[in-house]
Amino acid sequence: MALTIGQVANAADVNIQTIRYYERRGLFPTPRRTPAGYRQYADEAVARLRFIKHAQELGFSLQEVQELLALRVRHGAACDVVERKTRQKIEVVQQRIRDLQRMKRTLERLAAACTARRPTDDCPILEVLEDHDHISH
Amino acid sequence: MALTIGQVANAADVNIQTIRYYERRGLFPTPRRTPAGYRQYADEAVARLRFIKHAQELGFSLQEVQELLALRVRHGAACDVVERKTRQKIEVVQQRIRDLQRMKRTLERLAAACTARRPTDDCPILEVLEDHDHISH
DNA sequence: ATAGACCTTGTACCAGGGTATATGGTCAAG
DNA sequence: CTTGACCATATACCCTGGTACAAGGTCTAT
Repeated sequence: MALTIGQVANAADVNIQTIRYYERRGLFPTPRRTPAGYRQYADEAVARLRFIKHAQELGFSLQEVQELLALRVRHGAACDVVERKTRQKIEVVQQRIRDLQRMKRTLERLAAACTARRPTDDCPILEVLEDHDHISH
Repeated sequence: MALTIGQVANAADVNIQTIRYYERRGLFPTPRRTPAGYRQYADEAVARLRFIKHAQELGFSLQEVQELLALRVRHGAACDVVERKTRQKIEVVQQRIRDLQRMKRTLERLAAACTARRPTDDCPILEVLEDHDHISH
C-alpha cells in the first residue's frame, strides 16, 4: 500500500526531484519514512501531484496552489475562515475565466476577419485587439 | 507623434529594460532611431505592450505571445495559415476556460459544504477535486 | 557477496522573464 | 555652458520552478 518516491513520481509522471522540491516548498507533507529513511507515500500523493500540475497549467503559481491545497473543511472553528478564503479563490478563478473569454472573442474576431479576407492589407492583430487596452483588473 | 522609450514604458506601465528585452527577444520590432540613436516609437507600441502583458496574465508564454503577434492578416497568401493558428489558440483558450470552470465548481462545492457546516471532517480539497484526475489535455 | 536498481542528502545548474547597475552620450532649461 | 533628466550599451543579478550530479546507503536477485 505504501509507495516509494519513485513509484509516485512515475505514476504522476513527474521528476523525483520535483517531489522533493515540493516537500521543501511545503506543498507536500513530510511523509513517513522506513527505518532506512525511505519516504513512504499513500496513493493520495499521486492525486496531489496531478492536482498541482493541473492547477499550474491553469496559471496558478506554486504559492497559490499551496493555498488551494490548504482549503479543507474541518470542524467548526476555522470553518468561516476557510469559506472566506475559498470564495476569494472563486473570485480569482472567475476573473481569469472572464479574461480568457475576452481573449477568445478577440481571437474569434481575428479568425473571422481572416476568413472574410478583406484585402485590408495592413490589418495587424494589434488593431483587432485594441479593446484589450481597457480591461479591468 | 514619435515617443521615446521612456514615454512608451510609462504609458504602458512597464520597465524600460523590459521593452529593450522584448526587442532583443524579437517581440518588438527594432524601431527607427533619431540621429543620436534614441529609439522612436509610434503609439502602436503602447498597445503592443499592453497586449503582451495581458496575454501573459492569461498564461501565454512570451514565445506564444510572439506567435500571437505574428498572426497578421497580410496579403492573401499566408491568410489561411494565420487563420489555422488562430483557431488553434482558440482551442487552447477554450480548454483552459473549461478547466477553470471545473475548478470553480469544485471550489463552490467546497464553500457550500462549509456553509452547511457539514464538517466532512478530514476532507482535503483533493477528494473534492477528484474529477480533476481525468481531465483531457 | 556483489551487481543493479533504487533511495538518501547536498549542491549546482538551467530556462524563463525580467530588473539593476555601470559607464557614457544627448538635450532642454536656466 | 553646465546641470538634470533622459537615452544608449553591456553586463550582472534576481526570482520561480525545476533538473542534474555527486557521494553514498539499501534492497533484491543471483
